[in-house]
Amino acid sequence: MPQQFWKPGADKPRILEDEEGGVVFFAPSLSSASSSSSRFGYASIGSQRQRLPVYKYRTAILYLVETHATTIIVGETGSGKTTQIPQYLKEAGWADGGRVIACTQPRRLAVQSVASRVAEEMDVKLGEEVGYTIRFEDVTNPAATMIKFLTDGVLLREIMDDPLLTKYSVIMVDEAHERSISTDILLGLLKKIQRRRPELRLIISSATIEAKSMSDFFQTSKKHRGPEDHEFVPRKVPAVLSVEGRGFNVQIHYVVEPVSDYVRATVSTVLSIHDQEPAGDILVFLTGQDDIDAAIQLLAEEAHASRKISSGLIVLPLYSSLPRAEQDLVFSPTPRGKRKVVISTNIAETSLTLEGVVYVVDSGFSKQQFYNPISDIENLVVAPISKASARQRAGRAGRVRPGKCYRLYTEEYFVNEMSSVGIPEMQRSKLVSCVIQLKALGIDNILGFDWPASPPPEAMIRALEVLYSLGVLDDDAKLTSPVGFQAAEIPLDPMISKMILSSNQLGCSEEIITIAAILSIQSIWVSGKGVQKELDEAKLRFAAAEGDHVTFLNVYKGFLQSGKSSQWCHKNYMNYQAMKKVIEIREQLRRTALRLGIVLRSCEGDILAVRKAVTAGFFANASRLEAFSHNGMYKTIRGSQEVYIHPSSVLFRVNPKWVIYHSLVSTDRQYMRNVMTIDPSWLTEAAPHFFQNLRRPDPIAH
DNA sequence: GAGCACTGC
Repeated sequence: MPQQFWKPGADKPRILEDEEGGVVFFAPSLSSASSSSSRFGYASIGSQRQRLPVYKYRTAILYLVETHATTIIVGETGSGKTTQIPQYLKEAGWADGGRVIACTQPRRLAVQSVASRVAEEMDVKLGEEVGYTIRFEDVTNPAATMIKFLTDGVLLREIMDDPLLTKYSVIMVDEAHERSISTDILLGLLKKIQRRRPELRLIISSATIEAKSMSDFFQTSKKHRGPEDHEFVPRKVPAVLSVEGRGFNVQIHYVVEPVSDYVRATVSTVLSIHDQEPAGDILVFLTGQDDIDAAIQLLAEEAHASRKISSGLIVLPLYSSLPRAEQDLVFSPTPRGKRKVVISTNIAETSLTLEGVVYVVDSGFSKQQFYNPISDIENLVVAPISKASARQRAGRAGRVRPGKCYRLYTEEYFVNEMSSVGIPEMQRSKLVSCVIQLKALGIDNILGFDWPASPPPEAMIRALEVLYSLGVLDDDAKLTSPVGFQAAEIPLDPMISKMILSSNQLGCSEEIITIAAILSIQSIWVSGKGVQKELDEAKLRFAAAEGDHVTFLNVYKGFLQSGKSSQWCHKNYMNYQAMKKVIEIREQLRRTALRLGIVLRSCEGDILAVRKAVTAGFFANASRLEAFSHNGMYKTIRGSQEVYIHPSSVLFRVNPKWVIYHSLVSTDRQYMRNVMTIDPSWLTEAAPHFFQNLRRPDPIAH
């Protein structure tokens, strides 16, 4: 039976139906919220909790959650919704009887910090009543945990073991407006689960007002509206509640004329803020390392010419591949009389929060990934941001006091041309991992799945083809046994999973999980700008004639022999943080492999076995050097695309006749990253059907 | 002889 926290007759909240009839709005009543608080256990803790904007909606939220299957909460940052709503639910009894309240986040750091904050507010030990689960860490106690924070990816994995998520009474999906692939899959699955579990309550929390489309998605068909008035059946029409934030006012400034060079415009805006505005740090949003370095260079030139600038400005770059020590500089307090200027990528939009920022300069652009399912190529391109991103960026100026945001685009452009929300990641990505996950969850009709945003059918079909060629799906597009089910268990790209599974028979699983771990992070080397020659020399110390994959094995061996030393990494131009991540992922893969019955075995230097295992996963990425090519041009076997070995590969300029690659990066040319030599006979050995079906006659003649 | 927005399992 649902909780009875609200007594009819006492402070009944007011409900406003909107014109379209579907959406319910709430007008908060301050007196009802404060008078009811003493009924619950934790009210004494805090005036601090009661000062949060979300507090006056406490009664309203609990009422809506009780009476509606889905409640959509639109709240700006600082409203307190993430930390408070799970506590309200617990206080109202939603965690009674061994049930659990879940709250998902897109990022691990957010999960950890929100969980420890809530544990502190409730005065309990983290990992008991309040716990969290992220990829490498499970800080929960199944016998005691009532409120559990987790990444949406982890909750997706939990659905594999418990398809109806039976232990949860309420699931709150936070930051749903970000529309990451895992959030979207999760929303689609939760809608299905809800049909089987009418008592399950969902809270979808989003920062943007695009609640209508989310509401439409969760609205089940109208013909079921009959029993809604019944006391204990939740309404199927989602409720929508809007909670204001607690940020300070941010004044928006637009340029009068469109700018042609946003790096130069950035620099002159920073200089005029420094010249005319009172103290306060500046946060600049540019697109990537190149832009950021260029802007810093220009500012350094200006500083050279002006004493005021050189003595007053501290200019710092910020992007994810920046070494940790340099990243940490942006968090150091600004000395008196100085002004900090942080020039950042999108990392400062959501992932990192800088205190003390009063001015934001927004270029209006960011780098975004796009996927073309026809050519099967992923592209990273500079693209205009959405209004939602622009608002998020501006909000970064109003955390400590009223601020200003300088947009390097016109108001006319913002109002009339900028799209309101970005394209969901689902619609601009490869879907191979997504499709295998849905298959593992028993979703047979992938093309008919009810998504919050449908991906292009071509991308789905492409993913199905890849999975079929890997032997993960059979002719009926069902997971094969055991390979398909095992591959779905491994939390990596299915091509890597297949490589790991094949290493079992080939007796080289120890080596292959090392390669898998290294391939699944961005790069193990330090960023090469300025130290290119030294980096190339360092690479040569580990280089293997067979290519990058075998080189990785040499690197990993060296790292272990050094005792996992950070100095050793530094000396060899290797990224220590990246190597620590490799160790972590490798350990997870080792445990997963053992669970799947893979025997962990080293091939003791039999590199042939390693290369065959890599080929078993990546045969579809084979390419051949064009005869008479003098510039290293290759053609892919599958699509006859013109490709080149990336200059970062140890095989650059070596140009062996047959190679397979891990991925393509596309700039002015298509470059193959992480390349390994093969014998073409291994291709037909690994995937006979795949190569027979190619249209090109006799593609792999010697 | 070139480039890596950001997450996540």
